[in-house]
Amino acid sequence: MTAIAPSLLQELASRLEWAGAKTFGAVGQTLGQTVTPAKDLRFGDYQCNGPLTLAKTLGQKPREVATALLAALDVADFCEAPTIDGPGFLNFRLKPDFLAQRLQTMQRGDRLGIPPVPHPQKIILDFSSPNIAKEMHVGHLRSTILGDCLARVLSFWGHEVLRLNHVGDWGTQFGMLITHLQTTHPAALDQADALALGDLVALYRAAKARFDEDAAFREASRLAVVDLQSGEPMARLAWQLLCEQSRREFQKIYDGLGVHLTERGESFYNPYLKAVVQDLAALGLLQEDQGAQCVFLEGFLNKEGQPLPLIVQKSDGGYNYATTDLAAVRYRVTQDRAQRLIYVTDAGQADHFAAVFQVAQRAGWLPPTVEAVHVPFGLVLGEDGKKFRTRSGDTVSLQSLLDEAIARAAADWQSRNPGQPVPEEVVRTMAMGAIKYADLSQNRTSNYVFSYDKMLSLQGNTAPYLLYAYVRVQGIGRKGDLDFAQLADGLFTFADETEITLAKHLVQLPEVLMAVASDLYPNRLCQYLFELSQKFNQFYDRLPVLAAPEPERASRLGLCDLTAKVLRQGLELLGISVLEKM
RNA sequence: GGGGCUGUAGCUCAGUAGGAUAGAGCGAGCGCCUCCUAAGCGCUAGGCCGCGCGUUCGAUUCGCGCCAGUCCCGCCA
Repeated sequence: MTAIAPSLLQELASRLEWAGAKTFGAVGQTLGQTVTPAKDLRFGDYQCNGPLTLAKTLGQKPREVATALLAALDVADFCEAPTIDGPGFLNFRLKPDFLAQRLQTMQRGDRLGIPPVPHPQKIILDFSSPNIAKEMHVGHLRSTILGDCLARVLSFWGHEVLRLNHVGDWGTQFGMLITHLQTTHPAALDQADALALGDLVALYRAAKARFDEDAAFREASRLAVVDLQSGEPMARLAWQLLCEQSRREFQKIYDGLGVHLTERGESFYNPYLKAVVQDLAALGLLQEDQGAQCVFLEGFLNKEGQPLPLIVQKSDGGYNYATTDLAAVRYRVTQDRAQRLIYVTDAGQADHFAAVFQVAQRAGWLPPTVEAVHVPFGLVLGEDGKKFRTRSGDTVSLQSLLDEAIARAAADWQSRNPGQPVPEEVVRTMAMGAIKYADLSQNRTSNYVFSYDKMLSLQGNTAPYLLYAYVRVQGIGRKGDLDFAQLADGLFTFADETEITLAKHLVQLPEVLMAVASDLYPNRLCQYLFELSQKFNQFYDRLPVLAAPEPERASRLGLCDLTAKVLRQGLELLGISVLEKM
C-alpha cells in the first residue's frame, strides 16, 4: 500500500481520478476534481458530486455511474466503505483507526506531518510598496498584511520566496518635492533629518498643489527630474536623504508588525527602461500616438471600439510606471529566475497589471512557464461605510492606527484587570494580532470595514478569541505534563463524538494550507483556525481531560497538544504571535 | 459612455468546478460555573442569496439584461 498524502482531499482526488479513468476512460478522469469536504457532517467527511455531472455526459443514471465507479475505487486504507446517497452523491467517512494514526504522525513531526513540496519554486512576492516622502497609510496595510501572510505560507511549503518592497522612490513626485524644498527648506536638500517626516508629507502636498497650478513650477520640476535621472550630484544627494528618512519611518512600522521585506524600489529598474522601449520597438509592438510611445492592447477597447494603449514612453521622452513594471517583469524572470510573480496591490490596478502582463507575454518576456498573478484587494472603509479617514477628513497614518489599536487593547485589558500593571507584550500582541486577523479573515476581494471594537472583541471570529483558545489549551498541557516523545504508538483513542470531530478537523490542515498556497486567499486559513478553536472549546466544555481515566487522559492530552501546535503554526503563518497567558 | 469588483439574516461577512434542509460571528431572547482560565459552551428567533429573463432534471452559484454601491478608463503610481 502506498503512502497516503498529507492532504486527504488530494489523496481522494487522485484515487477517484484513477478509478474514473479505469471505469469510464478519459471523461472519467475529471471525477478527481469533484471531491470536496462534505457540506454537512451528517453526510460524511468528504463528498463527490461527480457522478451526477458525468451521468449526463455518459447518458446513464447517476446512481449507476456511482456504483460502477465504486467497483474500481479502493479507499479502504483510510475510509469506511463509501456510500451512495441521494440522487448519486458519493460520501466518504474517515476510519477512526486511520485518524488516530494520522494524528500520531502530526504529533511527532516538527512540521505537523507536512513535508515540503517536492519541486520548490522561486517566487517573487511584490507587496507593501509605500511611496517615499509620504507616510504609510491605511491603504498600505492590506498589501503588507496579505503579502506577509502569503509569503509565510509559500515559504512553509518550501518555496523560495523573495519579498520585494517595490517602493515609489522615483519619478515626477521627486522633481516636485525637490523644487519646492529649494525655495522653502533648502537645508533639507543637503542635511539629513532637517525635517520631520510629517512635515515632509505636508510639503509634498504643497508641492503637488503648486505643480497643478503653476506652469513655471511644473517646468522647474520637470528639469529637476531630468537632473535626478542624469545623476546630477546635488539632486542625487537630496533624493538619497529623502529616501533614507522615509525608509527609517517605514522600518518602524514593519518592525511593529513583524514584517520583513527586501527593498528594491522603482529606481532599481532605471537602467533597464531604455531597453524596454527599444526592444518593444524592435519587436514591432510599438506605435507612436500623439507623441507617446504605445503598445496597443488586445481586448481593451475604448468607447469607439478602438484598442487602448499602454504608454511606455511619454511624449516628453520620460518613462512611466508601465515601463518600470515591464522592466521589473523582465528582470524578475531573467535575472531572478522567478517561476511565479505575485503582486499584492489594490483592485484598482487590475487593468494596469492585465495590460502589463499582456505586453510582457507578447514581447516574450513572460514565458508560459512563468505564472504572473495580480492578487487584488478591496478598500479599507470606516464604520460609516466610506473611505477610512480621520474626523477632519485626512487619510489615517498607519503609525497612528497601530498606536490607537494598542491604546484600546490596553484600556480594555485594564478595565478587566483593575489596579494591575498592564502587560505591554500581551497588549501589543493582541492589538497587532487583532489588526492582522481582522484583515486576513475577510475575503480580500471585498472592501473591508475597519472597526477597532470588532477586531479587539473577545467574542467571535477575532484574534483575541483564537489567542484565548490557545491559552486555554496550553493551560491544560502544562498541568498534564506528559512527555509525548516518550509515548508509544496507539496514543489516540476516541470515546466521544467531540473528540472525533476535533480530530477530523486537525487532519484537514494540509489541504487548507494547499488551498491558500494555490488560490492565495488567507481567509481560508482564518476560517479553519476559527473552526478549530470552536471545536476545541466544545471538546473542552464537554469532556474532562486531566481528571479522565487512562487511556482517555493521555489521548485527550494528545489532542490538546496537537490543537495547540496547529493553532500556533496557523497563527504564525498569519503573522500572529501566540501568548501563553492572558 | 466603456470596463472591473461588490450586492446572501437587523449588522459584519463565509460559501458555490451547478446538487442533498443556504452557514458563521455580532446583536436579541433563554439556559449552563462544587470541575482543566465562563475572554467559554448549549438552545431559540431571524433569509424572494439585489431584480428579471434564459440554459438545466436541478441556479444563491453559469449566461444575458436591468438596478444599487465602489474603483479604474493614453502620458500619476
